[in-house]
Amino acid sequence: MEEKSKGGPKRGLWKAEEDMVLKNYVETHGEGNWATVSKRSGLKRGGKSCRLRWKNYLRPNIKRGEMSKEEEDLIIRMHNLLGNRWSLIAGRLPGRTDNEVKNYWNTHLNKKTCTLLGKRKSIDHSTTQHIADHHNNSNTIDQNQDGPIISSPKTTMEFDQGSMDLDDEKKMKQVMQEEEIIDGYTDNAWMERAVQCFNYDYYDDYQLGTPFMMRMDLNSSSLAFDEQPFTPCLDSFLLFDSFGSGSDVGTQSFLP
DNA sequence: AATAGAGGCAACCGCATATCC
DNA sequence: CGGATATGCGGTTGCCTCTAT
Repeated sequence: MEEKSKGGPKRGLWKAEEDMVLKNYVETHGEGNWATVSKRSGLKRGGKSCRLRWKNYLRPNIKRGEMSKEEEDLIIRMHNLLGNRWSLIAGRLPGRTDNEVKNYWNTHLNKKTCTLLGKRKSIDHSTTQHIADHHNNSNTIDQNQDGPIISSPKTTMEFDQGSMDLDDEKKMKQVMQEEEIIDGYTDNAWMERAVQCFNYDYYDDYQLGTPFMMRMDLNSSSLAFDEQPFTPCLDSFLLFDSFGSGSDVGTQSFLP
């Protein structure tokens, strides 16, 4: 990176002194107002550059060094679900930045997953679309003694009563009623709609070639998930229940 | 030892979105 | 409400380092 600073802001790699100035400045004045940071701190950098440097390298709790196996695994799964939504993926990895995740993907994982996938490089929604087309039904929601059941053209899903409270149930009902018809049934929209009420995340698994759900522990900085595959129903379907303690708490069953 | 090529990664760019006035 | 400005995000670039020849 050359430093073509003639008149404009300085560019290129950051020096230790610049880092120190920026760090001191932000610690004193707080984040934000990046456009004025250069003037007020004496740095000859643009606001964007300052923001990026702080965000990716200087702010507290940045984790450097090699990705753990768990982190790598999560990146792969999240990428399969979200695509190149690096900031979202990084949000699940404490101390990691979107830039780092992106670079790691591009340099390490992209090749790896391509190798694993062989021909199947992207999510194949054709199967679910086919099923949706075939059934062409709307979603329904019902209640039995064990808990509510959400029925879709693809699946019937039972939620154990113990796994959610009344608020969750209300919320789910409301959402599902509002979304009586999901647009075109593409991209597993129904499933995403359902799981969002329960703090589940929904993934396509690049290795199995199947979607699955994962319970995310939002309060934990760890990568807490516990994959216990249920019997797949429909060739493209597989759900994981992943309650950290007591994986038998939630039950899902599936009907074609 | 010198050089070329590949890989890794920090930083930049442009666009989208959010916020302010 | 609309324009201006700030911030966030993902794609891309290009420098640096490592490795093979």
